[in-house]
Amino acid sequence: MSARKDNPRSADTAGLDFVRTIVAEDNAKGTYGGRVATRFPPEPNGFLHVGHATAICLSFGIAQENNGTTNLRFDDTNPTTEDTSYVDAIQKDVRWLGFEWNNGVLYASDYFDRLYEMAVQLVQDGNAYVDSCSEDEIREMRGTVTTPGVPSVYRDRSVEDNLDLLERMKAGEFEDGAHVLRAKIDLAHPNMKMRDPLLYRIRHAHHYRTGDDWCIYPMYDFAHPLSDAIENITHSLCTLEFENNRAVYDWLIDNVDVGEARPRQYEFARLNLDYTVMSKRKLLRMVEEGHVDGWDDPRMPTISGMRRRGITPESIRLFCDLIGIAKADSRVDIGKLEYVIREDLNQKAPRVMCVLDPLKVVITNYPEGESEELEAPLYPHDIPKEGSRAVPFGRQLYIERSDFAEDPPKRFFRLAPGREVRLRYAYFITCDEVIKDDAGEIVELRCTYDPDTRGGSAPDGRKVKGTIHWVSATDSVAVEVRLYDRLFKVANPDDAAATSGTDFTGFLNPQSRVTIAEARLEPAVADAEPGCHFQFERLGYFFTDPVDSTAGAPVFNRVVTLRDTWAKIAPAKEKLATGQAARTDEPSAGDAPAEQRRRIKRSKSEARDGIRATNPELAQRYERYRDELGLSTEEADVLTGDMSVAGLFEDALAVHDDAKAVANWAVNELSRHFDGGKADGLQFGGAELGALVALVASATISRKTGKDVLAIMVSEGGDPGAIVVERGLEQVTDAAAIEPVVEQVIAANPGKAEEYRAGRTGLAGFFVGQVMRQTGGTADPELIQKLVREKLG
RNA sequence: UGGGACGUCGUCCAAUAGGCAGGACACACGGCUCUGGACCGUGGAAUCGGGGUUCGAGUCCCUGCGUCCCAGCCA
Repeated sequence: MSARKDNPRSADTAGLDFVRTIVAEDNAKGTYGGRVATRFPPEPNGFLHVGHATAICLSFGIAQENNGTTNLRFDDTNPTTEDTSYVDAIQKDVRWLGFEWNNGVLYASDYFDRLYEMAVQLVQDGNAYVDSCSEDEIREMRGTVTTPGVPSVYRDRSVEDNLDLLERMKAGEFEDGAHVLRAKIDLAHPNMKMRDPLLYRIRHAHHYRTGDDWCIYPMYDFAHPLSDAIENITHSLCTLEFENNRAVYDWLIDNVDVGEARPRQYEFARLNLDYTVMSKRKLLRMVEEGHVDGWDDPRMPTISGMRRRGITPESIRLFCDLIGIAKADSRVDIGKLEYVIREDLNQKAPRVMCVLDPLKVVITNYPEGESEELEAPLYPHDIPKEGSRAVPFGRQLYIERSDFAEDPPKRFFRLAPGREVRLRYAYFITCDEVIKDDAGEIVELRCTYDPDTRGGSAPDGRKVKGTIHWVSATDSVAVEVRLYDRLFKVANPDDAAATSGTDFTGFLNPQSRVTIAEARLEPAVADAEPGCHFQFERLGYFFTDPVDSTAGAPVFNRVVTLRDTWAKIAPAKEKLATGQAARTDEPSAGDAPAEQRRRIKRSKSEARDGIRATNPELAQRYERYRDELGLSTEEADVLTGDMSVAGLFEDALAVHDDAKAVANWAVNELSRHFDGGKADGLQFGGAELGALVALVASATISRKTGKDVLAIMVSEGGDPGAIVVERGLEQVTDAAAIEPVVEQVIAANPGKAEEYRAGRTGLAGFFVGQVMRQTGGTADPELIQKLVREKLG
């Protein structure tokens, strides 16, 4: 009925991201016969980071959802930076994230022979040539973004010469840089990537896999699309900065014999995360300059760093789902990462108690030399897991220094002189006396406990506002705890560096790691294995460091703090105690002398102005349309940018002599379908457009139907009158026919009707839309609106 | 600047080919609680600006502004 059915978007794509939408449409259309083959193509010259995780989740995820395949292909075309250790690390990271690739591990370097043959073919077809200019000359002659490049004197070498030279390049007859192989495309192309891109360069270097077999290596622009084709990839997903490279990608697929393969490249926005940096180059510097301990430093946004910190693969995948995928540059709030980590670990991590900054407490009414064991559950009531451990209690305890205040601020529920609090899973205690040293520093609290509150509740029903964690002074063990915090003290280190003209390393957070040498841990988990998660109650989630923990001496990494609503209320000062840096405000970028650069980019209108300046016929029509036909300057402008458009317009006028109406349709509805500003690619002519406008003008069809009919004309051609008759699209203007539909829609949506009557008149659009839908767009919307108002008014 | 892309709550992502601007995080308030956790409830909060087309525009047309990418023999 409507054009919808003929629409390529026949798949249900609601809510899908744009890549999944494309894949669903391809499946619906049968572009690849329902096959989905993606690939993840890291270069083995560094470690994977969270940004890669989003790419991995996307490419592997889409394949999984569509019963497709994903290849892991190392893009190892640059022998000077790549190394086998990275190959191993990357595989480990991908697997750890929970993905398994198809077809074994693949390498671009495995295709070197075939790629070379393809290069030979390009040369034979006259599509590539050997350029013997120096690197500087090539750069010089490439031009700039505003000026075209110029061909090198070698551009027109004969096929024979090129073949000979290429062969000798391969044979190792030349020094590095003596020659390069370039695609022969267009030195004046507005897209810099298309100015005869380099295909091969000479590099007498040892490749970690092919050894010294080759001394010429393919460039990314050449190797990537053709590797995709060799593997018969369908959807090749990469980040936005490769948008310009897509032209080269498509050019190669078109100009090299790749059989049936028709891989297509799609680009999505790369991830930026607050308080960290994400470029491999910068991460490498962090490692090499010793700002962190290595690629797997728990502060690094690398997969290995996150793994060592204790972030689970489930959280990372959840994170990727949470932030989604789109084409807009974005910067994700670090809070989202913290959220997914808590979400996951809340369910998994057993609870134990650890005191990071111990303050001694003596229970004066507890018998000297005695102790007892209390049973404490490992999980809270709302986590469906069983288990408990024994916690020793005695006369001497430690509590968190920040859980005591001599002079408590408002809403401080913890311990203070004369106040009673609950020791988690144990007894109520009351603080009687504060002991200080000569310097006035609090060194000990003397408290009394209420023996009747064993287990944490009072038989007399009295309540305490605060519960604090604690450990036995005599039975707890000293452990090393590392408190990790954001790596940088500003949200956007790159931006801060740029606006201040300094290096990004100047914004490192000196508190990103605070090591506590002797925290006090309850004995039950004193010999925790490496690689285990715990929640230290009231503090956060911790993970036994898999590298530095030794048997019987675990080292704990703080993965993330607990959400802390008290921290928001409390004065920001004492946060150092928990290593949580106060959120530093960013240096305002507004002070920078913002360069007011005038933009002289030509608008479409200006382009058409230029065309009319050299085409008197169009210029004359512009005047005539505006002055004699009474069109607005905007309409006259759009219609006179090309003869095919002006011709179409006038042909339409010959059928339906209402310039204003025809212009309206041509400009607002049809112009978007003009190909390159020309109307001659259309499957119909001006006469059909005129006929369509006439149908609408005579109220034979509604304007909405008119648009549907136009859509059909655009996709299949045809005569509007015939389309209307064929599909029964005549407009219904009879109130008696529409009224029952209106009533039915109102009856079907009593709640909405109520809201409308209550004043939410914006719902009129909803009711009109519903009726339009029910009538297949044939009802007169103005009439519907009138009826809706009457019925609900 | 030539070309390519992108602008929706503070943040990230939606809105079925024009028809109720929605979700999550964050935030605020309240409830519950032996973790100031978790959980539950409530609330504020956005279509970059200006014109136009339409009964109706985030979505279509014109225009202005802003941001990102490209001038490696890196990927």
